[in-house]
Amino acid sequence: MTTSLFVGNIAYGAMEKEIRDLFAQHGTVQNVRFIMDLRKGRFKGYGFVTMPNQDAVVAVRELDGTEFQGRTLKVKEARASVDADRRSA
DNA sequence: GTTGAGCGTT
Repeated sequence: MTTSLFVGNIAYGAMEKEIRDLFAQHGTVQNVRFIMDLRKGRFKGYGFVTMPNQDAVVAVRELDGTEFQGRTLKVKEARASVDADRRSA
C-alpha cells in the first residue's frame, strides 16, 4: 500500500537523500526518485516520493508549500502513477 | 557554462 507523490520546485542543488530525510520526518519513505534529463543528465527539478498511503497524505499536508533550500516545495499525489496504489488513501 | 512549470529512468 503505497502512494507516489509528485514533488516539484526542488532546488537544483538538492539531493535525494535530503528529500528522503525531509519526508521521513512525517512518515516512512519507501522510495525517492529524482527525475534527470536523460539527454544532458541534469536534474529536472522535480521528483517522486513513494510512501505508505497514510504517511503520504500526512507528508503532502505537512510539506506542500513549505520551504526547502530556498524554494517552496510542491508536493502532491502523482498523476501518471505507474503504481495503482491510490485506492485506500 | 543556461533554467523553474510540471507528472518519472530499471
